[in-house]
Amino acid sequence: MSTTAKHQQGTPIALLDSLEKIQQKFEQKKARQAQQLLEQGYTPELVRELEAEAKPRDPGKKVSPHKLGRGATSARLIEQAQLQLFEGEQRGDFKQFNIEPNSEYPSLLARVPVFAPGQRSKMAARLDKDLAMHFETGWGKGRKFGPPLTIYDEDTLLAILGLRQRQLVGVGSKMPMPVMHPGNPAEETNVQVVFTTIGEIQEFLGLTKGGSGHNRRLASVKRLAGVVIEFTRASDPAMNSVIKGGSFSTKIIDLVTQDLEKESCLYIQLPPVMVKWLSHSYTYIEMDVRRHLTDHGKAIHKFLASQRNFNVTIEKLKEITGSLLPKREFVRVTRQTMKTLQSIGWCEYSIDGNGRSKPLVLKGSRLPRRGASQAASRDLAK
DNA sequence: ATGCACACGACCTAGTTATG
DNA sequence: CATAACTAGGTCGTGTGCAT
Repeated sequence: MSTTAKHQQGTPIALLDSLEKIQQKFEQKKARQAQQLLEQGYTPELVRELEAEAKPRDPGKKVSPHKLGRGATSARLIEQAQLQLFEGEQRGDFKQFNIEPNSEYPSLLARVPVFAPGQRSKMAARLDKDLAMHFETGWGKGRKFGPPLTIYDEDTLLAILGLRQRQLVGVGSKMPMPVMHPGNPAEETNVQVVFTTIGEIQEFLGLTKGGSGHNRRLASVKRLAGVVIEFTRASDPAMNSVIKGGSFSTKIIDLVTQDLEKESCLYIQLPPVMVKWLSHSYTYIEMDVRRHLTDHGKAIHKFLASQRNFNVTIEKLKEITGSLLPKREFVRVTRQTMKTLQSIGWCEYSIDGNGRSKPLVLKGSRLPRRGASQAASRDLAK
């Protein structure tokens, strides 16, 4: 983006062409998004509101010359990476256009315990003989390879998703991080890219940039990049065209950045399957709501957010969230979470049953978003 | 040389989870 | 159920590359 502005005076027509393309894709994507939201039960009014909120990030901020301090390192690296993209585009490796992230999160990931609440060290107990974590819920079945992931890592992912900037379209092998089209290697594919810094991720999550949080967050990004998810079953219409022989696997993010210790700039690429999910099969996770919750709360909220009305046994909810708590404790945190969610106007609910003859069942429905955001901002204000 | 703006380690606290 | 053990996340001070 910044590169666009910078190169506009005195530069190739091709660039101006691509700007036009960017604009067109913008509008298409917007329309599609609006449609999705309507289908998910948002009112037209709220859809407009969400659109208004989804402003592109301020492009000039990072690289305006007079603001360069020590952060110049990051800013410069980001600029370089962006320049590379333009060169790639000029060479015809791929086409690119800007995107407006809007808190989308893959629905399938919200319904499967890939990110679990609790301590990472306790999660090794779940590994099978291939050192993979098996999962199975009503929505999907498969395994996760790589380091255990917690809700903390999910926050990292949400921030990365919220900060993504561009979509690249082209042959997989020519992308900054070469990928394979999940169905047909010869076909054009889509990836999305993010240039960011650890500080920016922290800021997105409402945290300060200082402290040991910095190192932990970087470690978290690395973990995300080290994970591969394999699905052997997935009830997800968006994946029908991709799944061959019933199974597929994907990384969550690719880390293009080489020298993480020396350079604080992260250059991240989202693989084709993620892009597919994010544009065709996503759940809207409001960070304002999420910020009020504990880790278990976040896990529960993410699942409930993927459904308009919910009706699920506490037992199933525990499986879906991947909680390691004893059932008794899980019930307690669920009650606590639901109380919070209701108090900020996100949903109404009831928990029926006695846990013995009749299982505990959580029922309820999301409330219109307006209430939630108002309550949330009210809470934040005080 | 100086100050800016960020990077990052040391240390502290509050809140969460594990344990006896 | 009480309490120990952890963890997230904060503050503060120092380090450092860059623009001025």
